[in-house]
Amino acid sequence: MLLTVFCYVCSLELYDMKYEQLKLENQLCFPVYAASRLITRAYQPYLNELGITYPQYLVLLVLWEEDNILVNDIARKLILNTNTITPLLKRMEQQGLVERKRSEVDERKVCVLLTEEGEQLKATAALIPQKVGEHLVNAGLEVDDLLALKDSLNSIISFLSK
Amino acid sequence: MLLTVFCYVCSLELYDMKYEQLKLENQLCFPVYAASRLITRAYQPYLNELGITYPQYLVLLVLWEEDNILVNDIARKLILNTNTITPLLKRMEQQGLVERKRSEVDERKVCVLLTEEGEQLKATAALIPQKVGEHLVNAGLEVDDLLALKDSLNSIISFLSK
DNA sequence: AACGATATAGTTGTAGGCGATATAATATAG
DNA sequence: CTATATTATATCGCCTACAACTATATCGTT
Repeated sequence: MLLTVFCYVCSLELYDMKYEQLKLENQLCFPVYAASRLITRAYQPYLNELGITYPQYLVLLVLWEEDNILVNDIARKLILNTNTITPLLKRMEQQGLVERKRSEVDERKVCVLLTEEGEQLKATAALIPQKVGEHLVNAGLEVDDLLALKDSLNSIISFLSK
Repeated sequence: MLLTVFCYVCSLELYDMKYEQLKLENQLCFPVYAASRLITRAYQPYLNELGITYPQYLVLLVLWEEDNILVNDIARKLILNTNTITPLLKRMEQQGLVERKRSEVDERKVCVLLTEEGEQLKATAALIPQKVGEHLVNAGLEVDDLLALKDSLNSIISFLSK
C-alpha cells in the first residue's frame, strides 16, 4: 500500500511491478531536486547583475529581514550547516556586502551585519522574485497551485528538519 | 498584481509593502531549495549502506530503467550538464558500478553500462523510496497533496528546462 | 575532397553542501 | 574551583554543480 503512496503515481502494470517505484518518473525526490536547480538557474541572470550567487542571495534575504544576526541563526533559517555558511560569508565579506564581528559578550559568537553596499542591493533585488514568477505565471501555472506547492513543501520541510 | 502571485502569500501589511516579497517566508524558491536538500539528507543513510551518493543514485535510476545509454542522455534525463556527469561516472566506474565504453560507430559518443554489481544494487534500492515516503505519510502528509506537489513541480520543470 | 558548422565529451576553475573533526569559549557538575 | 560537557565557529576533504573553454569527431554543403 505504501508503495503506491510516495513515489508511485502511474498506473500499475502487472509485470515489472517490483521495480515500478524505481522509475525516475515515479519518484518525488527527483522533481524537487531538478526544480530546485532550475529555479536557481532562472534567478542566475538577475543575480549576476548584482554580482552574487543564489545561496548568497538567500543570506541577504535573511539579513534584509533581520540585520545583525549570528552565523548560527542564518544557518538555522536557511537549514544549512555552519561549515557551508562560514566560507560563504567570508566571500561576501571580501566583496564588501557584509561585515563579520565577533561578539564581545560571548567570544564564540560571530555577528553578521549588512554593509551600506549590502543594504543598497535590496532595492534592486526586490524586483527579482516577481520577474522570475512572471515567467511561470505567463507559462500557464496557476497561482493556487503554486501556493499549494509552497504549503506542501513547507510541510515536508517542517517534518524533515527535525 | 504579479507581486501577489509568485512569491507573495501572507496578508499584506500596508507599511513595508515594498519589501514584503523579499521575506524568506514569502519566497517559493526557498522551500524548493530547502526541501531538495532535506530529501537528499533523508535518503543519505540508506544510500550510505549502498556506498553511493544521491546524484549517483539518480544515475543508477536512469540506468536501471534503460541500460547502455549515452552520457549525454543521462545528463538530459537528469537535467544536468555533462561536465557534472562525467567525473561522477568516472567515480562510479572506479567503484565498479558502471562501465564506460566509447562507441565504435561514432567515436564522440560514450556508452554507459551497468556492471553486474551495479545491477545487483537494484533489489536493495527498490526498498528505499517507500522507506523515505513512509516517514512523510506517517507524519501526516496527504497522498493527494504529494501527487499534486509532484505535478506542480513537473510543470515548473517542463517550463524552465526549455 | 574540403571546410565550416555542429555534436559529444572532457578539462579547468569557482562556489556550494556536508561529514568529520578541531578549537576555543562558555556553561555545568561535583 | 576544577573537570567535564556543551556551544559556536572554523578547517579539511570529498563530491556535486556549472560557466567557460578545449579537443575531437561527424555532418552538410559546396
